[in-house]
Amino acid sequence: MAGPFHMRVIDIIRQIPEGRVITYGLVALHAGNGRAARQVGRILATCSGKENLPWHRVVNRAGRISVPEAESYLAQRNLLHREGVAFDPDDKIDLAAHLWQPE
DNA sequence: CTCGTGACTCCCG
DNA sequence: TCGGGAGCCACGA
Repeated sequence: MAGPFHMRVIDIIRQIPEGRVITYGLVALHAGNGRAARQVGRILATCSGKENLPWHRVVNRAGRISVPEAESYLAQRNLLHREGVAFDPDDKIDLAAHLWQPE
């Protein structure tokens, strides 16, 4: 059910603190393959419901939500907003203020 | 083994 | 600032 990359991605996402976010590319980088950003999204698309994962704390490099499905998109924005993550008028997050990275 | 599939990024114009 | 095109690659079928 899960390769090593897959496990590390899950592991990293699980550590994202409340009110903070990380990008797909950085998750991929810390998981061992900086060029596998797309796979991170693909993994979440498959496993977001499981594991109690804070999947909503993962956004794209532009500081925007990448979820295609409208319902999930709004859910993600709500969850983040509830945690204190601010969105500008264009639904963009200030990464400089909220970005988190593993130690 | 090969192939299709992207919740991505980077690079240009 | 924005959109299209190309590169990338883990994973499942």
